[in-house]
Amino acid sequence: MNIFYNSCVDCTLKSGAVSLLDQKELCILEEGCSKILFHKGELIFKEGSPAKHITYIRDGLVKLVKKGIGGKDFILSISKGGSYLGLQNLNRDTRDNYFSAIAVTPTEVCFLDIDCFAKLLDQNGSFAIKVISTIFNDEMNYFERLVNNVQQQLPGRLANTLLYFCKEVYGQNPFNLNLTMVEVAALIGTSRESVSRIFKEFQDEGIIKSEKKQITILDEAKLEKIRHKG
Amino acid sequence: MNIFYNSCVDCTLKSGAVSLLDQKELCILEEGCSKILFHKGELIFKEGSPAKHITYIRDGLVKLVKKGIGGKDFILSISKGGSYLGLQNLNRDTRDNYFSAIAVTPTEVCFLDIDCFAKLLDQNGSFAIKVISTIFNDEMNYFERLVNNVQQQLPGRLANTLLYFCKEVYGQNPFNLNLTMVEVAALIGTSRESVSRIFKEFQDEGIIKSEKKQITILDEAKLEKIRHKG
DNA sequence: GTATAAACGTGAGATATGTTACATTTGTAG
DNA sequence: CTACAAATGTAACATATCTCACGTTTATAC
Repeated sequence: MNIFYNSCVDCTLKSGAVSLLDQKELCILEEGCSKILFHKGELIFKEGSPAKHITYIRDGLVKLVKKGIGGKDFILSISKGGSYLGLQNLNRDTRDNYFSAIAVTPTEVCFLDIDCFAKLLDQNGSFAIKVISTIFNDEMNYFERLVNNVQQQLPGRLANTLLYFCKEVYGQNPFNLNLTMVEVAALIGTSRESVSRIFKEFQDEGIIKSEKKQITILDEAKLEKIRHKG
Repeated sequence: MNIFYNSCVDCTLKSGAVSLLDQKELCILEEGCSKILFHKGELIFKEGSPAKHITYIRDGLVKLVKKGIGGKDFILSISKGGSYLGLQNLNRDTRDNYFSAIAVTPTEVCFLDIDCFAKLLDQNGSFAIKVISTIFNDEMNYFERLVNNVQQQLPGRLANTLLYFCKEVYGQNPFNLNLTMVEVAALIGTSRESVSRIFKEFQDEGIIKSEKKQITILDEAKLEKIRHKG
């Protein structure tokens, strides 16, 4: 884990919201900002621990994990560069992390002091609106997943997930899933064995090709069809 | 459906966020505010239609419904007085309602013009922070539901739902569910028949009593136990 | 009150998924 | 390279839930 002391003013990877801030406001942000590098598998923050920061993912993939019944993990989402984590903690009543964040690939994040961040929201309404917008982009994903996980069967959920990773996360066709079968299972709420079975089905039917962790979607139309009820 | 022209300044049912506004700001709000009464079953706004308002529930119960695959309804949540609906639409990219809102009981709402609302967020950062807080209270409910719906079996999900209504929604023990079996099914993602069966089981085991729509939780401990994996 | 539709209860059979168990492959540290 | 741990593939069986089917009850409209 490497720590850099950096300057928000000169930062070249500003989020859409932060780019609305002026020089003086960036200095406020900078006061409570530290940039840190995490290796694959490292814990960025842990569910239940007190939250003092908003976490901005500069680059990399992060899984957000919440413990369910019997301590069984559920992956709320896979977040990529440009996302804010822990905005929930702006709510003064709940200052504990609601989920854990774990690096799935090497990941660079900024920890932004929560009080500095709140100060900026208070001062700059346009900034606040932009932040609210990004919150809702995420929220809609949760809605989708809620509905899909409940209404779809496993093949549909897996098809969904594969298309999501291909289109939204990586934006390229042969792509590296970066997740183990156990993680995929925790993502769509099933068992490792079932994921394995359906993966095999998809391969047998020539819908996908999968060697090592490299996945190629061969028949996107068919995958879309399964997703819409197959 | 009755329309009243009212004054936000004199309103006696202000939300926590709105009570942070001063006289002048309330006048801005009032400009784009109309109070409307809906009967049970009436549609407040419809999924997919253009959104021009933030909806504030003054009083009553509202179900938020989203169409899933095959047009099958899923109830995202049951919202009660004091909630804002459609804050998603503050995001300028998505100005269509993401779900339908339907009155479950007689309901009184205020429609707040979205541009007026945005103007207030822009002007008053404390207001913005308060609004963000309420957003996340909701969001955490969605997280819970996402995890529970995926990891729990039907008895657990139903137990959850009953306890939620008893504690969070009505805050009293013999309570009126106000939902049909079909609606409960859409809420926990199953079929009407399955809900019916589990209801019966709960009654046979003396956990709940149910006459007409009136429900009494007789053995809360047992219900809690089922919820935590029964 | 009567008619009609909506909501509900319940059984039998079909099926998707969970569970258990074990063999095999892959990754990793030394 | 070796040894050990982690991840994976796969089969057989158990089970929760869905689906279909039909009869009954309850609400609603006229």
